[in-house]
Amino acid sequence: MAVHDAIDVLSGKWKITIITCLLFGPKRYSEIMRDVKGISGKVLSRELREMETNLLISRTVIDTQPITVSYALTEYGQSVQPIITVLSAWGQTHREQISKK
Amino acid sequence: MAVHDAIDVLSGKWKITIITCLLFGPKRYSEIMRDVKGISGKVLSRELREMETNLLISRTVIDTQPITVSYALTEYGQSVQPIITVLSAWGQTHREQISKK
DNA sequence: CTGTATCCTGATTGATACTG
DNA sequence: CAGTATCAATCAGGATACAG
Repeated sequence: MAVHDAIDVLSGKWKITIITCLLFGPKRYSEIMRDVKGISGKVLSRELREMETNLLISRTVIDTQPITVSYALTEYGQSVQPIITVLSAWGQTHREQISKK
Repeated sequence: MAVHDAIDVLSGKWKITIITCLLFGPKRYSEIMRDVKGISGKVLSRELREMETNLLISRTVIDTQPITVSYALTEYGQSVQPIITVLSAWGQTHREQISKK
């Protein structure tokens, strides 16, 4: 089922957050680290590599001293924005629903 | 962030599949067990209880001999259908994207 | 039929220290 | 700055047996 392709690619505790963070433009490793609160370096680099493999983001080494690396959403990566929007809207409803109890 | 409320409620390996399965109408425990291939009894009952707590499904005991239990999506539970649709559409695109490599 | 209890295993995560 | 290596801890999930 196609749903699971999406879930596999987007699941994990951080991918959606990382994508959301990159929606505002390219960021460097340390910037993402700062914005995505609570993630460890190891996990961040693994998530980034997976997302690069899945063509969601691009990785560009900028040859300064010391080097910096820029991560950006690909056009394809930007296509998950609707998903985030829908999830966000639904999550909002969920909060209301639960608070009725 | 609201996105995470949605993710928390819908995450886990099976919830989306269970919801999809219930989209076609109420089902009994053993029917869900049969339709959702690969799930264990323990995990199924835990997922169902969580979803009941989150008001996604309702649980009705039918007092036959032996007893049966009917699970149905609440109106609220049905509201996740758009999410499934979006995920499914995106998952389809994803498959195409990956196969280009 | 509809579950619960127990035990087990592999995957995920995180803290810390370290490298180029 | 941008990672990787290592180790320890946690946890989700599964098999099986059993109970109401």
